[in-house]
Amino acid sequence: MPFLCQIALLTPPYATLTYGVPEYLPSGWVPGLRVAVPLGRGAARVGVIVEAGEGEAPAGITVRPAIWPLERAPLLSGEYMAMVKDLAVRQSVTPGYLLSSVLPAGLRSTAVRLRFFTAGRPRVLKPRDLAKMPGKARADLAALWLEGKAEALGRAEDAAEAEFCRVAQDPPWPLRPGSKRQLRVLEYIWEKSEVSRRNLLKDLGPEAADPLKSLVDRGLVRIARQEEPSDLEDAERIPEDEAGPEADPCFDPEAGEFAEAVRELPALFGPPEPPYELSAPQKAALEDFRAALSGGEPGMRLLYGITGSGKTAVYLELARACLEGGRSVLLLAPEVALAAKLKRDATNRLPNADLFFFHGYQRPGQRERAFRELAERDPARPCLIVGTRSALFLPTSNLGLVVLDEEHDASFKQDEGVTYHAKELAWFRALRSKALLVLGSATPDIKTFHAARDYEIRGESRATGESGPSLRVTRLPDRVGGGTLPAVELVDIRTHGAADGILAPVSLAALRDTVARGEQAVVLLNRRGYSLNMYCLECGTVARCPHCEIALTHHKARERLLCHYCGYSAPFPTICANCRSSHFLPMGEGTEKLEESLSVALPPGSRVLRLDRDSTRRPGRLEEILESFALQRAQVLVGTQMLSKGHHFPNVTLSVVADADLGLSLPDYRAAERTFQLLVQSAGRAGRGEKSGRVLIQTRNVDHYCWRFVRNADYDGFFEHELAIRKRRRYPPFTRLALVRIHMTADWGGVAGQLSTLAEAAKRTGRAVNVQVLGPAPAPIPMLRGRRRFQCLLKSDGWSAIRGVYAAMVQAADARHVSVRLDMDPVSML
DNA sequence: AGCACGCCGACT
DNA sequence: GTCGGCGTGCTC
Repeated sequence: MPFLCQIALLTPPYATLTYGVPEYLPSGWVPGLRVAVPLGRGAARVGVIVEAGEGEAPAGITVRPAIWPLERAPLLSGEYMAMVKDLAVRQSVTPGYLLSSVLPAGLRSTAVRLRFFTAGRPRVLKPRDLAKMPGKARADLAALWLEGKAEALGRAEDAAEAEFCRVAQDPPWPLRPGSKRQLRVLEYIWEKSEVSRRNLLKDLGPEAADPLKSLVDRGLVRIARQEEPSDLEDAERIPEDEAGPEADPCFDPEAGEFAEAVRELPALFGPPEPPYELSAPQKAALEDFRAALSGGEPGMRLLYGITGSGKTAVYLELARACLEGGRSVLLLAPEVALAAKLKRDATNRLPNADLFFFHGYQRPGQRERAFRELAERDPARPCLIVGTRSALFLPTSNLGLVVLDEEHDASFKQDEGVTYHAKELAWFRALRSKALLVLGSATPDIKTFHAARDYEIRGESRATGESGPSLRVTRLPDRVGGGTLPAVELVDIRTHGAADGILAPVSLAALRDTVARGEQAVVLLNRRGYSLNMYCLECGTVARCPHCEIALTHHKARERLLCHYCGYSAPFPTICANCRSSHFLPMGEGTEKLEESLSVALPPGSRVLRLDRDSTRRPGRLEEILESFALQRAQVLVGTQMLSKGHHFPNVTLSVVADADLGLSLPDYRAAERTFQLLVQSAGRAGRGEKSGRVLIQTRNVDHYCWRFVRNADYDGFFEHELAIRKRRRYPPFTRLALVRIHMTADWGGVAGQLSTLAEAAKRTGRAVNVQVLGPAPAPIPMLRGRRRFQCLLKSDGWSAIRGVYAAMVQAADARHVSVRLDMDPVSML
């Protein structure tokens, strides 16, 4: 029998195909090796070996030999490949598709070269040329490769690809009204936050080169080299050239103040000065986890500690124990800003650890370097990896501990492309390397807590395995430093009209009082921008996104209307698409407007800062705003939910939630859970110092059960109540729930027919395998980026039945016009 | 993704 | 008559 390899292609068609080992190279290839393979008549593709050994070719297929390996030793370990295969089956995707969305771009690029060190100057060859060479010449090159006189080169980078553009100051930008092209370039970069010059030129065309150049000359755009650390890499460092007021005229008019702020930073963001002492509950938790760590069996723990109870200190001391035991640690936060904070804490407490920082917003070169370094690293040298969910796919060997901080956070779910939940993946990895998984939260996910409580109730007799992991809860009941929980009050805004502004008189009065007392307040409003809808005064039409049919939000500083879903933007003032009138009535308030109106409503001399995606787009801006507020240079901080997480401001005594109902009205069975979590987190912002705090919740839904529990920060009570509802309505954790997302090209004629075909297929298979099928129905966002969106809800006792129904739908779909995707346990139903 | 095959409009 | 438009389908 011949020696054959199953190779997963990392580019379309993402299939796993059978290849032989070329006769000029020794066989015995192993899984995890990247190779260049021929496909059709075209250029060579890159694939990863998933299976290798003696075998027969699939019937009717003439097996072609692969062309060349791209590494001397497999990049990915057997353990890693086992994880990929397993996960691919669970997510109903091919291993190639999974890998393509998980590997850094450079490792899946088709543009690879092989360099051979011959007698003269080195020869650089494309895989395709190698494949076409006469056998003799190839055999000679193979000999060179085997002697180590050859190497595979990644995609050659040119200057444009290694240069990254960022906007250097917030809008409005000082451009002449005629500078259309410059504005276009600025808007483009602003929307993307950071983009390589190559991609910019690709998307905007070569004619964007000149405007870009003048923007750079005028200092509005800054270009950094790929290898320079990005600001998130090194979040605490503030470049000197940004300290001057001219770099940022709208931020701080007084020169010199900034330098002072920089000097004060360590005290604000550093850890408590060592020697620090853990509290008794912290010590107890640590001891319990340490025992589990050295038990040599995979395990899972839930660290359930109220805000401010010192969970991070426990993670870091546990990480220390794990590293000292010779095993690596993965420390994950739901989003980059929190991960950066975790990284700072880790650097301070564990200064000697080999630390890797990894997240999805890094430049491709940096991601690739970290990936490669970890893949080639000696397993005997443990390291500490801090990052976001994508770090779970790093090829770390010898993992001893995985920590998910704020485990309830929705950002741990990836819901585009390959959908996965970091928690499940983390457990997967822990299981395979017999590691300990620690989940931490002040408001655990209902599902997590249910699993944990289930375990407590049934006792420890049950073994881990098929029926799911066992999970034990450890509680941290007290706030470190003894701050008291704030008083929570509801503000009824049912009688409050749209014209009155977003804050009720009670809330405004409370804000004024707080500021007058010299204390600080935060205001949470989960809508960014200035005005949410622009109504045409002539015909009443709302300005909408042409690709999504979503109402456009007015962003005043940018003088634009923006689609918050796809990023489409249009200049404002504009003319009505319906009646050509140019008079619009703004309706609804976002953070930008609230910031503006508060600056007027508060006592003179008070300052308001804003924290949302728009105000933090520039590098280092998030830190600047937080520092400025921590230094009490502003009295009120207005922001979206970004602001509810993890920050510590001792002087904040008032927290106002401007529209608490917003989350409750979402078409999602988890709406109440989300709202509860968000509000408890926000309440945690007030009264963390010595002064007592107050929380005002503005709502039109005064009787909602959620508030009763928020008021007393009663997680356990909320949990029982919510669980009863879930049980009655048959929602998770009492059933498995999946969402099939169906997207079709908007102008296609077969939409209706296709929908009934899909519905028929789903219902027929659903009946056979006992899966309840709801829909398909239009998605809550029925149109996005020019595609019609429908969805189908599947409920069942088991995932495999759900996969079966999904497979039937994929079969029935007309692949040319329709994409069908499976999202198991969706976090966002939009 | 590439790349070829295939079947209809404006050119030598 | 041919060149070439890009719709459709396949790649071990």
